[in-house]
Amino acid sequence: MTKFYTIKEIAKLAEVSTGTVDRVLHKRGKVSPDKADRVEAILKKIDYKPNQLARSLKLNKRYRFVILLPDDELDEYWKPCFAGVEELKSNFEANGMLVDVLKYSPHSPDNFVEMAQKSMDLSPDAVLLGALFLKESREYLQKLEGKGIPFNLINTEVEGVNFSTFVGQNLVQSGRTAAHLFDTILPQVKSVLVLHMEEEFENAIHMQQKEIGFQAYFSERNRTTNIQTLNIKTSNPESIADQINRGISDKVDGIFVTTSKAFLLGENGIDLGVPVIGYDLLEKNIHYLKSGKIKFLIYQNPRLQAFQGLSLLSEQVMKKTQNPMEVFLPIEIISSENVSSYRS
Amino acid sequence: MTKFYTIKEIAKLAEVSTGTVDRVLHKRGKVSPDKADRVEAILKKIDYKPNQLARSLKLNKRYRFVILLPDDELDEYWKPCFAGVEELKSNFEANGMLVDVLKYSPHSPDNFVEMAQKSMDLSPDAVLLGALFLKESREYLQKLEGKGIPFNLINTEVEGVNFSTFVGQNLVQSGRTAAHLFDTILPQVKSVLVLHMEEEFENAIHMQQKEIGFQAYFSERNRTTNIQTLNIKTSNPESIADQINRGISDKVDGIFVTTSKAFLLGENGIDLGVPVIGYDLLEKNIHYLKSGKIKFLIYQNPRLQAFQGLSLLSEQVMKKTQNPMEVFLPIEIISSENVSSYRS
DNA sequence: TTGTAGGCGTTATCAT
DNA sequence: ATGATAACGCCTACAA
Repeated sequence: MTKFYTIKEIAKLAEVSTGTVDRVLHKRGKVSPDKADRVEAILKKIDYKPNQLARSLKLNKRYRFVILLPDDELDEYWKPCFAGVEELKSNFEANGMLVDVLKYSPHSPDNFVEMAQKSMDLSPDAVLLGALFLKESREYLQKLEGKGIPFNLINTEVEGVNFSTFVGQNLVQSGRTAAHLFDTILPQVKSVLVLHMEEEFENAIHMQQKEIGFQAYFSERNRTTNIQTLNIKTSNPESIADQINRGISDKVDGIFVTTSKAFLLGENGIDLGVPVIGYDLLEKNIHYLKSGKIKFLIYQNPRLQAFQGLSLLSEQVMKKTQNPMEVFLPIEIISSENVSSYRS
Repeated sequence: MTKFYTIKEIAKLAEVSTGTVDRVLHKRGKVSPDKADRVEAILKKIDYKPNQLARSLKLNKRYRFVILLPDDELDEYWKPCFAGVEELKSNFEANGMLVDVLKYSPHSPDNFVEMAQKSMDLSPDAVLLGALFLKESREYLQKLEGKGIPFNLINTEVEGVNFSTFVGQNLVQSGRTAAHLFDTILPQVKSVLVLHMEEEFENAIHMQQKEIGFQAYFSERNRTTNIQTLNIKTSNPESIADQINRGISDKVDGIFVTTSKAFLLGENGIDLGVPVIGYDLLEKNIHYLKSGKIKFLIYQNPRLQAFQGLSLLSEQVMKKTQNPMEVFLPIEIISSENVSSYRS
């Protein structure tokens, strides 16, 4: 039955005024040693904890958080992120914080720069960023850093910026996970095809890291597994089927698609009759997962990324503990049977 | 640049007093129609949201949440739950709420009753319960219900109580997921062994639901899969190996352990050379997962259960929205390669 | 029906 | 160096 002491009560106990107690609490000085001691003693004894409500009410500082993410209308992948943000938003606002959500076109660096500027205009206390364009993002983040505005990155790390916190997946490890899945579902893994399928290869680093993990899994086991790698540019006028047929030299036992574009195989009628493992719970991917064309999807849980990213950010801002770190989220394995338990 | 209006400002805008605004806000009546309209109009226009800080400060109600869970020292499974609670606790306390964590022995209904009583003595505003003993839990919950104290159940549902919210897994679906995994990793599934291994069978309903899903998966596909079921009481003096050998009549292609006790197979040197699928990230399970004796574990994410359960509970209490519901968490598939990404 | 004033616990200014 | 006091925004008892 914890009793909550107030400053007034402490003042009475110590036979001083509330002002003096306050000065002791905040180490503002200007208080005689004997009174200071009296107050300190009481504080220690009762383990005083200030009433945060009254505190924030008085200070009346409204922290403003700006969320800057790619438009989910233009890239479905980001939709759950906004869900995660919304989930926290009302809670934040109930505690007197402001949350502004900004979207930029995933196809236009210019638009990103524009929205980044807009975010600066809001003079935020903290920023949550889902970066796509590395150069432009870096410039933006350095500007934030210059102003001492803390930020968190989700989904994609940006090299060359300090004091950032990252929330996302360990991509190398997710590549290993895919490799192990093939190793488990196939009687023998003689030859696998790694498919990097993307509109543009700006974000190639993602795919590379996944491939590194994938390769490492087999090489650590001294397997003679033949791993063919193929870059498919989906914006290429040559049909995807042609690109693949031209590209593969060998019969393959499985296909590892390192992007969220695994559904393109099914959509283009490409069926080598071997298991496919891909990424992300896009509608179309889920469709082919259920029909069996895709065996497993690895889920990067964008919703959780946003949720965690924002939670962490608020902690950093409130406690002024600028402790940069990396938070790696679970690598979630999705099959046709557990997919329903993952709400987007 | 959202502007935050105060009651005072609204009063000025509507040319009434703050008292009148308050009466409109809380629908206390005793306000003339024309003034009411003026105020309502403004409220709607500016989308007024009361400052929760000031509100709770004035009301000075400290909501007390009691968490009642099995002792994690005695059952490792619950450890992550406490982690989930701790994660939220400081946040809650910063907002003027109280969180009391109570533990009971998972082996003693009497101790549960005792701790349940203790929880009542704290006169909580809401309770988060991880139930084990159904009869005793039901009695406790009915007592809470009688007092109008809202509660949430995590992990285990308790039949016969109303207005509860449940956060946990869809066990039937998790059984289906296990079935599908076997179907994916085995060239053909002729015969599987379903192993219910537990100290006591008080919580048998868990295992049954998992088995139902498991069976359904195969029967829906008109498979002739032979599914043998075996109840192994680990507290039985007869060795587990003996119980199994005596129990199985057929060669099996896989073993589905419906409890968190899959590690007992490895620990007792039982290796039929077929894939094993079990539940929960206990240390020992992880050990055998990494060594390959266990192929997959299904994770019930106790940490998330507690976290979600407590979050929901606070929402219900704060908003007085008693909306009972079931929240089903993801059925997480864990392999030796993605296990490291799941922090306990 | 309407308005006023006091106070929740903390902070910070202003006299003393 | 110290203490009194006025806010922060909301609620409510009481006065008008």
